[in-house]
Amino acid sequence: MTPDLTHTRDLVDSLFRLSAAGDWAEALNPTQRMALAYLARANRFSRCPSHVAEYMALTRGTASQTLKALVRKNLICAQRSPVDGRSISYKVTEQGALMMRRITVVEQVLQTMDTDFVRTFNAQLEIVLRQALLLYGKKPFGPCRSCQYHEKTGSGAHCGLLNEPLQAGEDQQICQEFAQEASDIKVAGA
Amino acid sequence: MTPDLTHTRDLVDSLFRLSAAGDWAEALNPTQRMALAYLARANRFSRCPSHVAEYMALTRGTASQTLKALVRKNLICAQRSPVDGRSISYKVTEQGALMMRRITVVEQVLQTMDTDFVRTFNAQLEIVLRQALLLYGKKPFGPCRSCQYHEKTGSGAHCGLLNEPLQAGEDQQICQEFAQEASDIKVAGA
DNA sequence: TAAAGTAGTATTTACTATATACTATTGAAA
DNA sequence: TTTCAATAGTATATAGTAAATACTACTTTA
Repeated sequence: MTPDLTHTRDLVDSLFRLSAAGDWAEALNPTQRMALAYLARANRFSRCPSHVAEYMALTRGTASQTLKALVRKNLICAQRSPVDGRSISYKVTEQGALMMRRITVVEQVLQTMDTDFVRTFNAQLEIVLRQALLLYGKKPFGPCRSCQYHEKTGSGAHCGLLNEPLQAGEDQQICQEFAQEASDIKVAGA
Repeated sequence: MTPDLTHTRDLVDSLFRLSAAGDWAEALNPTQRMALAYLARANRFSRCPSHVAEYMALTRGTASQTLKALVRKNLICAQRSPVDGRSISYKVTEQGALMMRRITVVEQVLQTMDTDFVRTFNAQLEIVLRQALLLYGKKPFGPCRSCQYHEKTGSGAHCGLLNEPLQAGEDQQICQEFAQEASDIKVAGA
């Protein structure tokens, strides 16, 4: 019997909706929460409205409005770029960081489950998402550490693309410039 | 290394958002699409606003508004219940059924993937969702066929809960009364 | 230095989403 | 059998997402 693809799609939707319904309990809605979570995990090269838009598959306009809502709630603050006069970068405030500590529905559910199960589930989601991004010509965002431009130096690390030294801990953050060599990508179903 | 639960949550979100972004291409938004998809797959006992609300983790008010939007677009039509004067049931029109034929992002991605992979992915999603519903005290919706009240008769099938004979094909539809005996439920990670 | 491109935003329109308050109907208990 | 609580659906107010469009300001490149 071939699996029912529509049913799988329904499951993804349901899981997200349940998660979204749980988010409303906080002072954030699901979109705001995800934008804030992204900013909290993105590195200093990846916190502009256009990066949020691309990560969340939104238009720049919508991302801009959502970020303004977060600013009004004092969860993030804007910083103009000293290099590029057009660019704005958002930084998570202490209040915002505090809000991100709260455990959400999906995390709560996964906590009750077997570690091996979660690991497998995670790997599967990653494969499906990567395939989806590929199919739709979207840019994958990933951790600095596993990027092809990440270079280990004597004292720390270095970004070979932006030609910038990396500060401690930055290698774990999400980078909008993330790139992987084709040979490093695991094939689905293998 | 224990898995990063937040990352798993991000993956679920990302997958949904990508899927949602694809939906906008149609004349529907993601919420409308999911409501329509539900109605297209629900049996005749399960097509009221309150069922849509419960399935989608919405308030009744929101579900009501979304259904009205679908009626305006001629994708569903309302039918008052002859039994209960308060109740309204929505039926998918031909135009609505036609729209549901269109393949969506997640389905398109899964089509490119290994059958075994999809089957496993599906099973894992089901386990996580069931656990989530359990944890939040929400009702699981499921196919009539695998419900504990489903009874095979000589000629066809029968619902032991509503005490109604089932028509051909109805056993594959989603029922809001769906219930499973505790012993039938697979335990996560087992 | 002019033209093309990029980054961000304001605005309009449509609609989701909650909360609250309401109507109509049903069911159960006094 | 009446009353009263519960249920089903909806209207409304408020906040904010989302796309589309059109715009400003700045940057790159030709």
